[in-house]
Amino acid sequence: MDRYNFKSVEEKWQKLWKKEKVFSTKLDKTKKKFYCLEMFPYPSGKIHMGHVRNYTIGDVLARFKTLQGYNVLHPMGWDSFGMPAENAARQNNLDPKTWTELNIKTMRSQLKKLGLSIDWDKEISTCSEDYYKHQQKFFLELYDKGLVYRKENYVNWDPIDETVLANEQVVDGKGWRSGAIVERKKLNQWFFNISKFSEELLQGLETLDQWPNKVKVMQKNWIGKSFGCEVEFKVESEKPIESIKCYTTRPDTLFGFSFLALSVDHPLAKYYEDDRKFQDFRDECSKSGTTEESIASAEKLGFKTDMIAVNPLDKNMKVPVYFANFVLMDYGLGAVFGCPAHDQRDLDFAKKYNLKITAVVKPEKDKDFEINNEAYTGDGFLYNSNFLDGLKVPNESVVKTIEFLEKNNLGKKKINYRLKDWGISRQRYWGCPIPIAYDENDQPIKIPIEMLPVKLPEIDKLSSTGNPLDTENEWKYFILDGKKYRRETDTLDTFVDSSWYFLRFCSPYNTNHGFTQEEVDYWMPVDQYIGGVEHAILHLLYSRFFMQAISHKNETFKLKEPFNGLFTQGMVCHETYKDQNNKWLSPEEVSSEDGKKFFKKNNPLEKIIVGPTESMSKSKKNTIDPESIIKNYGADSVRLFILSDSPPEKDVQWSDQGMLASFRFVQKLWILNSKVLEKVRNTDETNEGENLTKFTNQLIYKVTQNLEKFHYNVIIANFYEMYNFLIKEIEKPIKKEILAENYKKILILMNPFIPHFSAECLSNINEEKINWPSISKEELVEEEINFVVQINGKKRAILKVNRGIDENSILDKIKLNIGTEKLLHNQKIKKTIFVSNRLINIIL
RNA sequence: GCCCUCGUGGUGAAAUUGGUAGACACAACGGACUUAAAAUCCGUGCCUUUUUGGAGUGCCAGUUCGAGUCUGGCCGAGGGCACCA
Repeated sequence: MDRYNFKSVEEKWQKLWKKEKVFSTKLDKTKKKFYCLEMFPYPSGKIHMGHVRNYTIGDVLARFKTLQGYNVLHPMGWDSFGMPAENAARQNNLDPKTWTELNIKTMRSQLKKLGLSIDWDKEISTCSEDYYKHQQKFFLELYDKGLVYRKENYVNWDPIDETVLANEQVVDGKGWRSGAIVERKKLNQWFFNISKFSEELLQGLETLDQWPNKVKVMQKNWIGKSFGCEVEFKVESEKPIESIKCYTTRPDTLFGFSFLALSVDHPLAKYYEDDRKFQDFRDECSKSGTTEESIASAEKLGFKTDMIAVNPLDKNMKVPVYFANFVLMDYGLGAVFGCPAHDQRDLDFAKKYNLKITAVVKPEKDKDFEINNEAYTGDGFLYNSNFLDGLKVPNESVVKTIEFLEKNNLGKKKINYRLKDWGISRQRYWGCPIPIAYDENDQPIKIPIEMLPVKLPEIDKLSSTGNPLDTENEWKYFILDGKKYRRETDTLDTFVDSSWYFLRFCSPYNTNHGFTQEEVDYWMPVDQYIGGVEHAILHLLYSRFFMQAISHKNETFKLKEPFNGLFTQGMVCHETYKDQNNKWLSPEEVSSEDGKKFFKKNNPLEKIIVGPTESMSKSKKNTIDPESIIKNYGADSVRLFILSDSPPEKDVQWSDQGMLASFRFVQKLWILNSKVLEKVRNTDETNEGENLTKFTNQLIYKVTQNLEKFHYNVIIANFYEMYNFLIKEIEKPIKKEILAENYKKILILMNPFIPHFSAECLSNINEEKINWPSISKEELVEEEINFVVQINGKKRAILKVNRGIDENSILDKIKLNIGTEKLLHNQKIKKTIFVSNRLINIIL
C-alpha cells in the first residue's frame, strides 16, 4: 500500500484551485451571502503560528459555508503601513516600500501553501495608492461633516530622536530606542470626533449578540458612561473669577465639601501663570505624567490659590481652591469638588493638607459612624446634610439632590463619557499622508479632490531624527492659484487604515470610490470576524466609529455595525528555554531524550533551564516556523493539529508529539481510504450497512452542530471516533452502495479541515460537485437505547431497551433481571423518577 | 482598588445545558509482531481482598429524586481598566 504523498497532492490541488479560480466570488443576489473575514496581517516578514491558527479557523468556516451553498466572500489583504518598516529601513538601508513588498511576497506564498480558500483576486494593501487615496477622501468627507478637528494635545516626546512616541514605546519613562527621558510636549494634532458617538457606540453593543461578552464589557468600560451633575460654585477671589463649574456623580455628598481642585490645564490657570511657584508646580505635574506606575503611586499634590469656593447648598460653607495633580483636564470639566469622607483620592489629599473631613453617608441609619483611613463609598443614608438628611444612598439621594440643584439654578443633570477623541496624527513617514495644507497664516485648507492622492515622496535615506516628511521641502511646499502652501507633514495613525478595509474588500476594483454601495449593501456586514482579543477595544471600536461617521448625514449608507459576529481566538504557546548564561534558546537549539531534561544540541553537557509556557514570540525565541512544519508534515496535518488540542478561543500549546499524531492520522485516513475503495470494488452480495448509515448520520449531526459553535477541537475528536469505528466496520459485510454513499459524506465533512486530502479522495470516487450533507432529526433516532437505572440517585445498572419504553415496563424489566433485581434488596419503593428514554431513579 | 473569565486524571481536553463524569488525543506502563530498533496493533490506569463495592470535577455549605452544570461564601489562576470625580 502506498503512503499518502501530501506534497504532490497539496501542490496539485492548490494549482487547480488557482487555475480554475475556485474561490473567486461575485455579487449574486440569487444566493445568500456569507462574509467571512479574518483580521488582515501586518507584513512583518514571515507568517507565524498565530496566523496559521487565525486563518485556519476562518478557512474552516468559509469552506463549510461554501459547502452549505452560501456565496462566500473570503478575502485577504495587508495592513502594510506602520513603524516596523521605517525601523527596518533605517537598519538595512532599504526603503520601507521595498521592504514591505518583499515581506508581502513571502507571506503571500506561505499563506497559499496552507491551502486557504481565499479569493486572491480581491487582495488589497493599505500602503498602495489605490487604497490610501480613498482614505484621504474619507478624511475630507469627515472633515466636511465636522468630525475632524485640530487641537493642541500632549504627546510623548523623545528629545534625542526628536520624535513622538506611542505609549507602548515608552518604557519606564524612557524612549525605547534612544533611552532618553520622555517629555510631555504640546503639539497641534488632528482628531476624529469619536466621542460624539459615545452613546451610539454604547447602544450598538446591545445589538451585537454574536460578540463575546468579554469584548463588549471591555468596550463598555472604555466608553465609561456615568450619570451625574454639573454644579456651579461661587468663588471669592481678588482675580476676576466669579464661579467654577464641577462635574460630579455624587452631588448628594455636597455637605461633605472640603475643597475644590482644578487641573493645571484648567482655563483659570491663566491667572496664575506668572506665579513662579505655580510654574514649578505645573512642571512637577507634567514630569510625573508619562508612566503608568508613576501615575498609580504618585502622591496627591496641590497648589493652594487665593480663591475661596462657596457651597451652593450652604452659603456659610467656604472652602479653599487648589490646583491638584490628580485632576484631569480631558474628563468632565477639569475641576472637582472634594469630599474626603467618601472618595479615597480626596481623603488622601485632605489628610496631606489638613483639610476638614466630614462624613455625610453612614451605612446604618441608627448607628454612629467614623471615617479613618478609608473613604466610605458604599450604600447607606445621608446625615450631617441639613435638609437632605435621611435620604437613601445612592439612588434616592442623588436624584433628589439633582432635582433641588436644577430647581434652584445651581446645577444641571449631566451624562459624561470617559471615551476621548481619537488622535490620528503621527509624526512618521510610512503612513497615509493627511490631505491638508496650510496657508501663510497657518490656516488649514483641504487638498482639492482632483489633487488626490497626496502621494508619499520617495526618500533615499530616512534620517534618524525627526519627522522625515518635515525635511522634504520639494514635497512639502506647493503653489496653488498663485499662493504658496505648506503640506501637513504628519501621517495618519495606521488604525485608520484598518477601520474600513472590510468595505474595500467588497469592491476592490472601484477606482473612483472606496467602495460601491450596491456591493456593500450585498456583502456587509461581515458575518463572522475572527482575530486576536488584543484588538478588543481600539481596532474594533474605531471600525465601529467609522460606520457611524460614514453613515452620519448620509442617505444611502445606513450600516451602523460592521461586524455581526466576532470570534476571538487564543494564542499559540510553547515552552521557553534558557541556557546557563540566561540567554533565550529556540526549540531547535535544544534536545531531550525523555522530555524532562533538556540539553543544548551543540553541547550535550550543558543543561537547559525550561521556563514557563508562553505565547510564541521572537524575543523569547519560543517560536515554531510554520513553513518548515508545512514542508515536513503538509498543510492538512498542520491545520488538523492547530485545531485539535484546544478549543479555538483558548490558548493552545504547541506540541511536537501532537503535530506528529495529526500527521499520522492523515496517513491512517489514507489507509482507510484505500480499504474503502477496495471494499467498494469487490462484489460481495449483502444488504448490510445500517450501522454505518446510523453512525454517519450521527457524525453529520455532531459535526454540523459543532461547526456552528466553533467547537472545532471536538470535531477532530469526532473524526478520530469515525476512524476507530470505520476501520473495524469495514471488516464486516457492507453493501457497497451504502458504503460508497456514506463514505462520500464523511469525506465532505472532513473537507473544511483537510481540504487537499478530502478533494483528492473525492476525486478518486469521481465526486466533483459536492454539497454539505444534511439529515433530518428522525434519522438520528436509535431503536435500541442504553437506559440508566439509579437507586437513590446513584447509577446502579444500564439496561439495553427499546426506545419509547414506559415506566412500568422498565420496572418489570428490573424485577425480572437477576442482578438488577438484587439492587432493590427486597425493599419497598418509595418513589420513582422516570425520565423518558434516559433513566429511572428509584428511591427506596 | 474596580470589572470580567476560568478551576475536571500525569497533560490538552469532552460531557446532548440539571440526568451514564473523563469521549478523543498526548505522555506513561504492560503485551503482540521483529534478530533488534522504528513503525503498527492490543491492553492497563483512584481506593478496597474478588465483585453488580466505595470515593471522586479547587474548598465549604445550600437547592434537588439527582449537581462538573444552579445559588451563597471562601481559596487559587488568568485577562482588562486604573487618579474618570
